[in-house]
Amino acid sequence: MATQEDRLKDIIGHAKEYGFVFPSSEIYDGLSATYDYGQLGAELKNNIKNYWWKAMVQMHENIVGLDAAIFMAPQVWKASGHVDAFNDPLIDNKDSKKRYRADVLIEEHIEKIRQKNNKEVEKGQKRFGDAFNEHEFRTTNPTILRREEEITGIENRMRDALTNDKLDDLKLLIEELEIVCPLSGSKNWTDVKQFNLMFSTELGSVSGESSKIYLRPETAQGIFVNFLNVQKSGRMKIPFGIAQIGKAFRNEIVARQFIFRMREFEQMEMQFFVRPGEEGKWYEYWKDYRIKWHKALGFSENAYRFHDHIKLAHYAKAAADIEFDFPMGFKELEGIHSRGDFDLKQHEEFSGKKLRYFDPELNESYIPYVVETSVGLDRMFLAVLSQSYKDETLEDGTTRVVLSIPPALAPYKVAVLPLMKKDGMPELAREIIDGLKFDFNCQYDDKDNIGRRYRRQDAIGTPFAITVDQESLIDKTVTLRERDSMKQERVPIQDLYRIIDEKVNMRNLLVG
RNA sequence: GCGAGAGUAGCUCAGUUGAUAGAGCUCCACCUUGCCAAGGUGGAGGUCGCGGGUUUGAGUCCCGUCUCUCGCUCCA
Repeated sequence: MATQEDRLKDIIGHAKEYGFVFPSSEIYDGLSATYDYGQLGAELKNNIKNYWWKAMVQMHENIVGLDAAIFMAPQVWKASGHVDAFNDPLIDNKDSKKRYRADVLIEEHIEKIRQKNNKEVEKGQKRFGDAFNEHEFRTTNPTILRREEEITGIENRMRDALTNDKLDDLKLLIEELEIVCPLSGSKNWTDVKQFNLMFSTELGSVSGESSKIYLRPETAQGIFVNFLNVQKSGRMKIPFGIAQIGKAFRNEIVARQFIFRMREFEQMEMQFFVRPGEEGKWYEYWKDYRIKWHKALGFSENAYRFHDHIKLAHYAKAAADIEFDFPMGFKELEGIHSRGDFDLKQHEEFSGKKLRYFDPELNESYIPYVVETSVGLDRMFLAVLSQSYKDETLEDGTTRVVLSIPPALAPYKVAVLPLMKKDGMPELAREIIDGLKFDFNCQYDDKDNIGRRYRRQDAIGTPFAITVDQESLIDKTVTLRERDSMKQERVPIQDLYRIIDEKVNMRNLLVG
Protein backbone atom coordinates (compact mmCIF):
# COMPACT_ATOMS: atom_id res chain seq x y z
CA MET A 1 0.00 0.00 0.00
CA ALA A 2 1.58 3.17 -1.17
CA THR A 3 1.48 6.18 1.12
CA GLN A 4 -0.14 9.38 -0.06
CA GLU A 5 3.22 10.98 -0.57
CA ASP A 6 4.33 8.08 -2.76
CA ARG A 7 1.14 8.40 -4.72
CA LEU A 8 1.83 12.06 -5.46
CA LYS A 9 5.35 11.13 -6.51
CA ASP A 10 4.00 8.46 -8.85
CA ILE A 11 1.59 10.93 -10.38
CA ILE A 12 4.34 13.52 -10.87
CA GLY A 13 6.55 10.88 -12.46
CA HIS A 14 3.76 9.68 -14.69
CA ALA A 15 2.86 13.23 -15.69
CA LYS A 16 6.45 13.82 -16.77
CA GLU A 17 6.98 10.49 -18.50
CA TYR A 18 3.94 10.87 -20.74
CA GLY A 19 4.19 14.57 -21.50
CA PHE A 20 1.57 16.09 -19.21
CA VAL A 21 3.74 18.25 -16.94
CA PHE A 22 7.48 18.95 -17.04
CA PRO A 23 9.60 20.79 -14.49
CA SER A 24 10.28 24.21 -15.98
CA SER A 25 13.70 25.05 -17.46
CA GLU A 26 14.81 21.52 -16.69
CA ILE A 27 18.01 21.62 -18.76
CA TYR A 28 19.16 24.47 -16.50
CA ASP A 29 18.42 22.47 -13.33
CA GLY A 30 14.89 23.77 -13.17
CA LEU A 31 13.21 26.68 -11.46
CA SER A 32 11.65 26.10 -8.09
CA ALA A 33 7.94 25.28 -8.13
CA THR A 34 7.51 26.21 -11.78
CA TYR A 35 6.14 23.73 -14.28
CA ASP A 36 5.44 23.53 -17.99
CA TYR A 37 2.49 21.74 -19.50
CA GLY A 38 3.56 19.27 -22.16
CA GLN A 39 1.81 18.04 -25.26
CA LEU A 40 -0.84 16.04 -23.39
CA GLY A 41 -1.06 18.48 -20.49
CA ALA A 42 -1.89 21.30 -22.89
CA GLU A 43 -4.72 19.21 -24.34
CA LEU A 44 -6.14 18.30 -20.94
CA LYS A 45 -5.87 21.88 -19.75
CA ASN A 46 -7.66 23.17 -22.83
CA ASN A 47 -10.44 20.65 -22.35
CA ILE A 48 -10.92 21.70 -18.72
CA LYS A 49 -11.07 25.35 -19.77
CA ASN A 50 -13.53 24.46 -22.45
CA TYR A 51 -15.75 22.58 -20.02
CA TRP A 52 -15.75 25.55 -17.67
CA TRP A 53 -16.36 28.13 -20.39
CA LYS A 54 -19.23 26.20 -21.91
CA ALA A 55 -20.83 25.58 -18.52
CA MET A 56 -20.51 29.19 -17.40
CA VAL A 57 -20.83 31.26 -20.58
CA GLN A 58 -22.51 29.12 -23.22
CA MET A 59 -25.04 27.63 -20.79
CA HIS A 60 -25.97 31.00 -19.24
CA GLU A 61 -27.32 33.61 -21.58
CA ASN A 62 -26.73 36.29 -18.94
CA ILE A 63 -23.02 35.51 -18.61
CA VAL A 64 -20.47 36.78 -21.10
CA GLY A 65 -16.73 36.34 -21.44
CA LEU A 66 -13.83 38.75 -21.17
CA ASP A 67 -10.11 38.63 -21.78
CA ALA A 68 -8.59 41.53 -19.90
CA ALA A 69 -4.87 42.30 -19.98
CA ILE A 70 -2.47 41.10 -17.32
CA PHE A 71 -1.01 44.61 -17.07
CA MET A 72 -3.30 47.15 -15.47
CA ALA A 73 -3.03 50.71 -14.23
CA PRO A 74 -1.21 50.67 -10.86
CA GLN A 75 -4.13 52.48 -9.21
CA VAL A 76 -6.22 49.35 -9.74
CA TRP A 77 -4.22 47.57 -7.08
CA LYS A 78 -4.38 50.53 -4.73
CA ALA A 79 -8.16 50.47 -5.05
CA SER A 80 -8.43 46.73 -4.65
CA GLY A 81 -6.40 46.80 -1.46
CA HIS A 82 -3.61 44.60 -2.78
CA VAL A 83 -0.84 47.19 -2.52
CA ASP A 84 -1.40 47.97 1.15
CA ALA A 85 -2.64 44.67 2.44
CA PHE A 86 0.11 42.48 1.06
CA ASN A 87 3.40 44.30 1.48
CA ASP A 88 5.04 42.78 4.49
CA PRO A 89 8.58 43.38 5.76
CA LEU A 90 9.59 40.08 7.35
CA ILE A 91 12.41 39.23 9.73
CA ASP A 92 13.57 35.89 11.14
CA ASN A 93 14.96 35.10 14.54
CA LYS A 94 17.94 32.83 13.97
CA ASP A 95 17.57 30.99 17.27
CA SER A 96 13.86 30.24 17.41
CA LYS A 97 13.62 30.02 13.60
CA LYS A 98 10.42 32.00 13.84
CA ARG A 99 9.44 34.58 11.30
CA TYR A 100 7.84 37.88 12.21
CA ARG A 101 6.58 40.98 10.50
CA ALA A 102 9.17 43.61 11.34
CA ASP A 103 6.59 46.38 11.64
CA VAL A 104 4.49 44.25 14.01
CA LEU A 105 7.53 43.64 16.24
CA ILE A 106 8.14 47.36 16.49
CA GLU A 107 4.51 48.13 17.11
CA GLU A 108 4.42 45.58 19.90
CA HIS A 109 7.45 47.29 21.39
CA ILE A 110 5.68 50.64 21.20
CA GLU A 111 2.65 49.08 22.85
CA LYS A 112 4.85 48.00 25.77
CA ILE A 113 6.03 51.56 26.27
CA ARG A 114 2.43 52.72 26.27
CA GLN A 115 1.62 50.13 28.92
CA LYS A 116 4.39 51.56 31.06
CA ASN A 117 2.87 55.01 30.75
CA ASN A 118 -0.51 53.65 31.66
CA LYS A 119 0.98 52.19 34.80
CA GLU A 120 2.52 55.53 35.58
CA VAL A 121 -0.93 57.08 35.28
CA GLU A 122 -2.38 54.46 37.63
CA LYS A 123 0.31 55.26 40.16
CA GLY A 124 -0.48 58.97 39.91
CA GLN A 125 -4.13 58.23 40.38
CA LYS A 126 -3.39 56.40 43.59
CA ARG A 127 -1.16 59.17 44.81
CA PHE A 128 -3.43 62.13 44.11
CA GLY A 129 -6.79 60.44 44.60
CA ASP A 130 -9.82 62.50 43.51
CA ALA A 131 -7.70 65.52 42.71
CA PHE A 132 -6.04 63.59 39.92
CA ASN A 133 -6.33 65.10 36.46
CA GLU A 134 -5.25 62.54 33.92
CA HIS A 135 -4.90 64.98 31.03
CA GLU A 136 -2.76 67.32 33.06
CA PHE A 137 -0.71 64.43 34.39
CA ARG A 138 -0.05 63.06 30.90
CA THR A 139 0.95 66.43 29.52
CA THR A 140 3.23 67.44 32.39
CA ASN A 141 4.77 64.31 33.94
CA PRO A 142 8.38 64.26 32.72
CA THR A 143 8.69 60.45 32.60
CA ILE A 144 5.54 60.12 30.55
CA LEU A 145 6.54 62.96 28.25
CA ARG A 146 9.93 61.40 27.69
CA ARG A 147 8.31 58.08 26.76
CA GLU A 148 5.76 59.76 24.49
CA GLU A 149 8.60 61.47 22.73
CA GLU A 150 10.36 58.15 22.38
CA ILE A 151 7.23 56.61 20.85
CA THR A 152 6.84 59.43 18.38
CA GLY A 153 10.50 59.07 17.42
CA ILE A 154 10.13 55.35 16.82
CA GLU A 155 6.93 55.79 14.86
CA ASN A 156 8.43 58.43 12.64
CA ARG A 157 11.46 56.34 11.90
CA MET A 158 9.37 53.28 11.22
CA ARG A 159 7.05 55.17 8.90
CA ASP A 160 10.00 56.63 7.07
CA ALA A 161 11.63 53.22 6.72
CA LEU A 162 8.42 51.57 5.52
CA THR A 163 7.41 54.20 3.00
CA ASN A 164 10.89 54.55 1.55
CA ASP A 165 11.71 50.84 1.57
CA LYS A 166 14.65 51.37 3.92
CA LEU A 167 14.80 47.79 5.14
CA ASP A 168 18.26 48.19 6.68
CA ASP A 169 16.95 50.99 8.86
CA LEU A 170 14.08 48.81 9.98
CA LYS A 171 16.54 46.19 11.18
CA LEU A 172 18.70 48.85 12.82
CA LEU A 173 15.66 50.10 14.65
CA ILE A 174 14.84 46.62 15.93
CA GLU A 175 18.43 46.25 17.12
CA GLU A 176 18.57 49.66 18.76
CA LEU A 177 15.31 49.05 20.59
CA GLU A 178 16.80 45.74 21.72
CA ILE A 179 13.66 43.92 20.73
CA VAL A 180 13.89 40.24 21.58
CA CYS A 181 12.15 37.27 20.06
CA PRO A 182 9.15 36.37 22.27
CA LEU A 183 10.01 32.71 21.90
CA SER A 184 13.77 32.44 22.16
CA GLY A 185 14.38 35.71 23.95
CA SER A 186 17.35 36.35 21.68
CA LYS A 187 18.29 39.39 19.60
CA ASN A 188 19.83 37.27 16.89
CA TRP A 189 17.95 38.64 13.86
CA THR A 190 18.35 38.16 10.14
CA ASP A 191 18.11 41.06 7.72
CA VAL A 192 14.65 42.37 7.00
CA LYS A 193 13.24 41.12 3.73
CA GLN A 194 10.35 42.59 1.83
CA PHE A 195 7.81 40.02 0.78
CA ASN A 196 5.41 41.46 -1.74
CA LEU A 197 2.50 39.43 -2.87
CA MET A 198 2.59 41.11 -6.25
CA PHE A 199 5.34 40.86 -8.81
CA SER A 200 6.28 44.16 -10.32
CA THR A 201 7.94 45.07 -13.57
CA GLU A 202 8.86 48.19 -15.48
CA LEU A 203 6.71 49.69 -18.16
CA GLY A 204 8.65 51.70 -20.71
CA SER A 205 11.95 50.84 -22.38
CA VAL A 206 14.21 53.50 -20.91
CA SER A 207 14.92 53.06 -17.26
CA GLY A 208 14.30 56.26 -15.37
CA GLU A 209 11.46 57.14 -17.66
CA SER A 210 9.72 53.93 -16.80
CA SER A 211 7.11 53.32 -14.19
CA LYS A 212 6.43 50.39 -11.94
CA ILE A 213 3.48 48.21 -12.78
CA TYR A 214 2.27 44.93 -11.37
CA LEU A 215 1.48 41.53 -12.78
CA ARG A 216 -2.10 40.94 -11.73
CA PRO A 217 -2.55 38.74 -8.64
CA GLU A 218 -6.12 37.90 -9.65
CA THR A 219 -8.20 38.19 -12.79
CA ALA A 220 -11.19 39.63 -10.93
CA GLN A 221 -10.05 43.26 -11.12
CA GLY A 222 -9.97 43.13 -14.91
CA ILE A 223 -13.63 42.27 -14.74
CA PHE A 224 -14.49 45.04 -12.28
CA VAL A 225 -12.77 47.79 -14.24
CA ASN A 226 -14.61 46.64 -17.36
CA PHE A 227 -17.94 46.38 -15.62
CA LEU A 228 -19.45 49.39 -17.36
CA ASN A 229 -17.90 48.60 -20.76
CA VAL A 230 -19.42 45.16 -20.82
CA GLN A 231 -22.72 46.17 -19.28
CA LYS A 232 -23.28 48.98 -21.77
CA SER A 233 -21.89 47.43 -24.94
CA GLY A 234 -23.59 44.11 -24.24
CA ARG A 235 -26.81 45.74 -22.95
CA MET A 236 -26.58 43.47 -19.93
CA LYS A 237 -29.42 43.45 -17.42
CA ILE A 238 -28.85 42.63 -13.78
CA PRO A 239 -28.36 39.92 -12.69
CA PHE A 240 -25.55 39.14 -15.10
CA GLY A 241 -22.03 37.74 -15.01
CA ILE A 242 -18.63 38.28 -16.61
CA ALA A 243 -16.27 35.32 -16.94
CA GLN A 244 -12.54 35.20 -17.57
CA ILE A 245 -9.86 32.56 -17.78
CA GLY A 246 -6.36 33.86 -17.37
CA LYS A 247 -2.97 33.82 -15.72
CA ALA A 248 -2.37 35.43 -12.36
CA PHE A 249 0.83 35.87 -10.37
CA ARG A 250 1.46 35.75 -6.65
CA ASN A 251 4.85 35.85 -5.04
CA GLU A 252 4.09 33.16 -2.50
CA ILE A 253 6.70 32.72 0.19
CA VAL A 254 6.45 28.99 -0.24
CA ALA A 255 5.19 27.59 -3.50
CA ARG A 256 4.94 23.84 -3.13
CA GLN A 257 3.17 20.61 -3.83
CA PHE A 258 3.64 20.22 -7.56
CA ILE A 259 1.22 22.37 -9.55
CA PHE A 260 -1.02 22.95 -6.52
CA ARG A 261 0.61 26.18 -5.42
CA MET A 262 2.65 28.00 -8.05
CA ARG A 263 3.69 31.61 -8.36
CA GLU A 264 2.36 31.71 -11.90
CA PHE A 265 -1.03 30.08 -12.20
CA GLU A 266 -4.27 30.24 -14.08
CA GLN A 267 -7.69 31.13 -12.76
CA MET A 268 -11.18 30.60 -14.08
CA GLU A 269 -13.24 33.38 -12.52
CA MET A 270 -16.77 34.64 -12.90
CA GLN A 271 -18.13 37.75 -11.22
CA PHE A 272 -21.89 37.82 -10.97
CA PHE A 273 -23.52 41.23 -10.49
CA VAL A 274 -26.77 41.27 -8.54
CA ARG A 275 -29.27 43.62 -7.00
CA PRO A 276 -28.26 44.50 -3.40
CA GLY A 277 -30.23 42.34 -1.04
CA GLU A 278 -30.36 39.42 -3.45
CA GLU A 279 -26.74 38.39 -2.97
CA GLY A 280 -27.62 35.66 -0.46
CA LYS A 281 -29.89 33.90 -2.94
CA TRP A 282 -27.26 34.01 -5.68
CA TYR A 283 -24.49 32.94 -3.34
CA GLU A 284 -26.48 29.77 -2.63
CA TYR A 285 -27.27 29.34 -6.32
CA TRP A 286 -23.60 29.46 -7.34
CA LYS A 287 -22.46 27.22 -4.51
CA ASP A 288 -24.93 24.65 -5.71
CA TYR A 289 -24.19 25.10 -9.42
CA ARG A 290 -20.43 24.91 -8.97
CA ILE A 291 -20.45 21.75 -6.86
CA LYS A 292 -22.66 20.13 -9.51
CA TRP A 293 -20.17 21.15 -12.19
CA HIS A 294 -17.45 19.31 -10.30
CA LYS A 295 -19.52 16.26 -9.50
CA ALA A 296 -20.64 15.84 -13.12
CA LEU A 297 -17.14 14.57 -13.83
CA GLY A 298 -18.10 11.36 -12.08
CA PHE A 299 -15.39 11.15 -9.46
CA SER A 300 -16.21 9.94 -5.97
CA GLU A 301 -18.79 12.04 -4.09
CA ASN A 302 -16.49 11.81 -1.10
CA ALA A 303 -13.78 13.68 -2.96
CA TYR A 304 -15.57 17.00 -2.39
CA ARG A 305 -16.59 19.01 0.62
CA PHE A 306 -17.53 22.57 1.44
CA HIS A 307 -15.54 24.65 3.85
CA ASP A 308 -17.22 27.83 5.05
CA HIS A 309 -14.87 30.65 5.97
CA ILE A 310 -15.20 32.04 9.43
CA LYS A 311 -12.44 34.61 9.12
CA LEU A 312 -13.23 36.68 6.06
CA ALA A 313 -11.03 38.67 3.72
CA HIS A 314 -11.20 42.45 3.70
CA TYR A 315 -13.84 42.55 0.97
CA ALA A 316 -15.99 39.53 1.73
CA LYS A 317 -19.45 39.17 3.23
CA ALA A 318 -19.53 35.38 3.03
CA ALA A 319 -17.11 32.86 1.61
CA ALA A 320 -17.00 29.12 1.03
CA ASP A 321 -14.41 26.85 -0.49
CA ILE A 322 -15.02 23.71 -2.42
CA GLU A 323 -12.28 21.46 -1.12
CA PHE A 324 -11.03 18.44 -3.00
CA ASP A 325 -9.39 15.26 -1.80
CA PHE A 326 -5.94 15.73 -3.36
CA PRO A 327 -3.13 13.24 -2.75
CA MET A 328 -1.94 15.68 -0.05
CA GLY A 329 -5.36 15.68 1.60
CA PHE A 330 -8.36 18.00 1.35
CA LYS A 331 -7.33 21.36 -0.08
CA GLU A 332 -9.05 24.35 -1.63
CA LEU A 333 -10.03 23.87 -5.25
CA GLU A 334 -12.57 26.64 -5.77
CA GLY A 335 -13.82 29.63 -3.83
CA ILE A 336 -17.31 31.12 -3.91
CA HIS A 337 -17.38 34.56 -2.35
CA SER A 338 -20.01 37.14 -1.69
CA ARG A 339 -18.00 40.33 -2.22
CA GLY A 340 -20.72 42.85 -1.62
CA ASP A 341 -20.12 46.17 -3.38
CA PHE A 342 -16.57 46.49 -2.07
CA ASP A 343 -14.72 46.36 -5.39
CA LEU A 344 -16.95 48.56 -7.53
CA LYS A 345 -17.23 51.08 -4.70
CA GLN A 346 -13.46 51.24 -4.34
CA HIS A 347 -13.01 51.73 -8.07
CA GLU A 348 -15.66 54.43 -8.08
CA GLU A 349 -13.78 56.24 -5.38
CA PHE A 350 -10.31 55.85 -6.88
CA SER A 351 -11.26 56.49 -10.50
CA GLY A 352 -13.89 59.14 -9.89
CA LYS A 353 -16.13 57.38 -12.43
CA LYS A 354 -19.65 56.29 -11.57
CA LEU A 355 -19.85 52.51 -11.64
CA ARG A 356 -23.55 52.17 -11.20
CA TYR A 357 -26.41 50.32 -12.77
CA PHE A 358 -29.76 51.86 -13.43
CA ASP A 359 -32.39 49.29 -12.54
CA PRO A 360 -35.54 50.05 -14.58
CA GLU A 361 -37.68 47.78 -12.40
CA LEU A 362 -36.79 49.67 -9.24
CA ASN A 363 -36.35 52.92 -11.11
CA GLU A 364 -33.13 53.65 -9.23
CA SER A 365 -29.42 53.27 -9.74
CA TYR A 366 -27.07 51.49 -7.40
CA ILE A 367 -23.70 49.80 -7.15
CA PRO A 368 -24.40 46.12 -7.78
CA TYR A 369 -23.34 43.47 -5.32
CA VAL A 370 -21.00 40.75 -6.52
CA VAL A 371 -20.95 37.00 -6.07
CA GLU A 372 -17.70 35.48 -7.28
CA THR A 373 -16.78 31.97 -8.31
CA SER A 374 -13.07 31.30 -8.75
CA VAL A 375 -11.45 27.96 -9.64
CA GLY A 376 -7.74 27.31 -9.92
CA LEU A 377 -7.21 25.79 -13.35
CA ASP A 378 -3.95 24.14 -12.33
CA ARG A 379 -5.61 22.76 -9.23
CA MET A 380 -8.46 21.47 -11.35
CA PHE A 381 -5.88 19.81 -13.59
CA LEU A 382 -4.27 18.15 -10.58
CA ALA A 383 -7.68 17.10 -9.28
CA VAL A 384 -8.54 15.37 -12.56
CA LEU A 385 -5.12 13.81 -12.90
CA SER A 386 -4.92 12.52 -9.35
CA GLN A 387 -8.43 11.08 -9.30
CA SER A 388 -7.93 9.46 -12.70
CA TYR A 389 -4.60 7.84 -11.93
CA LYS A 390 -4.95 4.16 -11.15
CA ASP A 391 -2.32 1.50 -10.71
CA GLU A 392 -4.36 -1.65 -11.33
CA THR A 393 -3.64 -5.32 -10.86
CA LEU A 394 -5.66 -7.31 -13.37
CA GLU A 395 -7.22 -10.74 -12.94
CA ASP A 396 -4.35 -12.44 -14.74
CA GLY A 397 -1.89 -10.93 -12.27
CA THR A 398 -0.43 -8.38 -14.67
CA THR A 399 -0.57 -4.70 -13.87
CA ARG A 400 -1.51 -1.61 -15.80
CA VAL A 401 -1.47 2.10 -15.13
CA VAL A 402 -4.59 3.74 -16.43
CA LEU A 403 -5.79 7.32 -16.42
CA SER A 404 -9.56 7.13 -16.17
CA ILE A 405 -9.96 10.71 -17.30
CA PRO A 406 -13.57 11.68 -17.97
CA PRO A 407 -13.82 10.99 -21.74
CA ALA A 408 -14.82 14.55 -22.59
CA LEU A 409 -11.60 15.84 -21.00
CA ALA A 410 -9.20 13.16 -22.32
CA PRO A 411 -6.34 14.54 -24.47
CA TYR A 412 -6.91 11.95 -27.17
CA LYS A 413 -10.38 10.53 -27.72
CA VAL A 414 -9.40 7.61 -29.88
CA ALA A 415 -6.34 5.63 -30.99
CA VAL A 416 -6.41 3.76 -34.28
CA LEU A 417 -4.19 0.71 -34.40
CA PRO A 418 -3.50 -1.58 -37.36
CA LEU A 419 -3.09 -5.09 -35.94
CA MET A 420 -0.33 -5.76 -38.45
CA LYS A 421 1.82 -3.37 -40.36
CA LYS A 422 0.94 -4.94 -43.73
CA ASP A 423 -1.78 -6.01 -46.17
CA GLY A 424 -3.36 -2.57 -46.26
CA MET A 425 -4.20 -2.38 -42.57
CA PRO A 426 -2.18 0.79 -41.95
CA GLU A 427 -3.87 2.40 -44.95
CA LEU A 428 -7.35 1.55 -43.66
CA ALA A 429 -6.38 2.82 -40.20
CA ARG A 430 -5.31 6.14 -41.74
CA GLU A 431 -8.57 6.27 -43.64
CA ILE A 432 -10.52 5.86 -40.41
CA ILE A 433 -8.52 8.64 -38.76
CA ASP A 434 -9.19 10.92 -41.71
CA GLY A 435 -12.89 10.37 -41.15
CA LEU A 436 -12.75 11.05 -37.39
CA LYS A 437 -10.08 13.72 -36.98
CA PHE A 438 -12.37 16.67 -37.63
CA ASP A 439 -14.36 15.82 -34.54
CA PHE A 440 -11.97 13.94 -32.30
CA ASN A 441 -8.30 14.20 -31.41
CA CYS A 442 -6.91 10.91 -32.81
CA GLN A 443 -3.65 9.08 -32.46
CA TYR A 444 -2.15 6.51 -34.84
CA ASP A 445 0.16 3.81 -33.49
CA ASP A 446 1.57 0.75 -35.27
CA LYS A 447 4.59 0.08 -33.08
CA ASP A 448 4.89 -3.05 -30.89
CA ASN A 449 2.27 -5.72 -30.31
CA ILE A 450 -1.32 -4.81 -29.77
CA GLY A 451 -1.41 -5.37 -26.01
CA ARG A 452 1.41 -2.99 -25.50
CA ARG A 453 -0.28 -0.38 -27.58
CA TYR A 454 -3.48 -0.71 -25.53
CA ARG A 455 -1.49 -0.19 -22.36
CA ARG A 456 0.17 2.88 -23.77
CA GLN A 457 -3.22 4.39 -24.54
CA ASP A 458 -4.46 3.48 -21.05
CA ALA A 459 -1.50 5.34 -19.59
CA ILE A 460 -2.49 8.58 -21.33
CA GLY A 461 -6.21 8.15 -20.74
CA THR A 462 -7.45 7.59 -24.30
CA PRO A 463 -11.02 6.29 -23.84
CA PHE A 464 -11.21 4.30 -27.08
CA ALA A 465 -8.89 2.16 -29.18
CA ILE A 466 -9.86 0.98 -32.65
CA THR A 467 -8.04 -2.06 -33.99
CA VAL A 468 -7.94 -2.74 -37.72
CA ASP A 469 -7.39 -6.42 -38.67
CA GLN A 470 -7.61 -8.72 -41.71
CA GLU A 471 -11.37 -8.97 -41.37
CA SER A 472 -11.73 -5.20 -41.40
CA LEU A 473 -10.42 -5.13 -44.95
CA ILE A 474 -13.20 -7.46 -46.04
CA ASP A 475 -16.28 -6.51 -44.03
CA LYS A 476 -15.44 -2.96 -42.89
CA THR A 477 -15.78 -3.70 -39.20
CA VAL A 478 -13.21 -3.06 -36.47
CA THR A 479 -12.60 -3.92 -32.84
CA LEU A 480 -13.55 -1.09 -30.49
CA ARG A 481 -11.90 -1.41 -27.11
CA GLU A 482 -12.98 0.66 -24.11
CA ARG A 483 -10.33 1.95 -21.72
CA ASP A 484 -11.77 1.38 -18.26
CA SER A 485 -13.51 -1.98 -18.77
CA MET A 486 -11.05 -3.20 -21.43
CA LYS A 487 -14.10 -4.69 -23.14
CA GLN A 488 -14.05 -5.15 -26.88
CA GLU A 489 -16.83 -5.17 -29.40
CA ARG A 490 -17.00 -5.56 -33.14
CA VAL A 491 -18.52 -2.52 -34.81
CA PRO A 492 -18.96 -1.30 -38.38
CA ILE A 493 -16.60 1.51 -39.33
CA GLN A 494 -19.54 3.68 -40.31
CA ASP A 495 -20.93 3.51 -36.74
CA LEU A 496 -17.69 4.68 -35.11
CA TYR A 497 -18.52 8.37 -35.10
CA ARG A 498 -21.89 7.87 -33.43
CA ILE A 499 -20.61 5.47 -30.76
CA ILE A 500 -17.58 7.56 -29.86
CA ASP A 501 -19.41 10.87 -29.94
CA GLU A 502 -22.03 9.53 -27.56
CA LYS A 503 -19.34 8.91 -24.94
CA VAL A 504 -16.88 11.76 -25.41
CA ASN A 505 -19.15 14.68 -26.21
CA MET A 506 -19.02 17.39 -23.60
CA ARG A 507 -22.80 17.56 -23.74
CA ASN A 508 -22.76 14.63 -21.30
CA LEU A 509 -21.16 16.80 -18.63
CA LEU A 510 -23.17 19.93 -19.35
CA VAL A 511 -26.61 18.38 -19.01
CA GLY A 512 -25.54 17.40 -15.50
C1' G B 1 15.55 32.09 5.62
C1' C B 2 16.10 27.58 8.80
C1' G B 3 15.99 22.20 9.15
C1' A B 4 16.01 17.33 6.64
C1' G B 5 16.70 14.39 2.20
C1' A B 6 18.34 13.81 -2.80
C1' G B 7 21.43 14.62 -7.43
C1' U B 8 25.06 8.25 -11.73
C1' A B 9 21.85 6.67 -19.30
C1' G B 10 15.34 9.35 -21.57
C1' C B 11 12.97 6.67 -16.78
C1' U B 12 13.71 3.55 -12.11
C1' C B 13 17.92 2.51 -9.70
C1' A B 14 22.72 -0.60 -8.40
C1' G B 15 27.79 0.55 -7.82
C1' U B 16 31.57 -3.58 -2.23
C1' U B 17 37.50 -1.78 1.28
C1' G B 18 39.23 3.89 -3.50
C1' A B 19 41.31 0.42 -9.19
C1' U B 20 38.47 -0.09 -17.13
C1' A B 21 30.82 3.13 -15.17
C1' G B 22 26.53 -1.16 -14.84
C1' A B 23 21.26 -3.47 -14.87
C1' G B 24 16.07 -3.36 -16.06
C1' C B 25 12.71 -0.56 -18.74
C1' U B 26 12.66 3.01 -22.84
C1' C B 27 14.48 4.45 -27.79
C1' C B 28 16.37 2.97 -33.08
C1' A B 29 17.11 -1.12 -36.96
C1' C B 30 16.15 -6.08 -38.46
C1' C B 31 13.97 -11.13 -37.70
C1' U B 32 9.86 -13.90 -35.55
C1' U B 33 4.74 -13.09 -33.80
C1' G B 34 -0.29 -11.15 -34.26
C1' C B 35 -6.35 -8.66 -29.78
C1' C B 36 -4.08 -6.99 -23.73
C1' A B 37 3.08 -4.62 -21.08
C1' A B 38 5.90 -11.51 -26.20
C1' G B 39 10.95 -13.52 -27.93
C1' G B 40 15.69 -12.96 -30.52
C1' U B 41 19.97 -10.20 -32.74
C1' G B 42 22.42 -5.70 -33.21
C1' G B 43 22.80 -0.48 -31.97
C1' A B 44 22.35 4.52 -29.74
C1' G B 45 22.62 6.96 -25.11
C1' G B 46 26.84 9.08 -19.16
C1' U B 47 32.27 15.39 -17.99
C1' C B 48 28.71 10.18 -12.08
C1' G B 49 25.15 18.26 -10.45
C1' C B 50 29.53 21.76 -10.38
C1' G B 51 34.50 23.34 -8.28
C1' G B 52 38.57 22.31 -5.33
C1' G B 53 41.48 18.89 -2.09
C1' U B 54 43.72 14.04 -0.36
C1' U B 55 45.80 9.93 -3.31
C1' U B 56 49.91 6.42 -7.94
C1' G B 57 44.52 6.29 -8.73
C1' A B 58 38.04 9.30 -6.61
C1' G B 59 31.15 7.87 -8.70
C1' U B 60 33.23 6.24 -3.82
C1' C B 61 37.01 9.91 1.22
C1' C B 62 37.32 15.49 2.73
C1' C B 63 35.89 20.80 1.92
C1' G B 64 33.03 24.22 -0.71
C1' U B 65 29.09 25.36 -3.96
C1' C B 66 24.57 24.94 -7.04
C1' U B 67 19.84 22.84 -7.92
C1' C B 68 15.58 20.13 -6.70
C1' U B 69 12.12 17.81 -3.14
C1' C B 70 9.83 17.70 1.77
C1' G B 71 8.71 20.35 6.57
C1' C B 72 8.17 25.38 9.14
C1' U B 73 6.92 30.87 8.84
C1' C B 74 2.69 33.78 4.86
C1' C B 75 -1.86 33.06 2.13
C1' A B 76 -7.52 36.17 -0.91
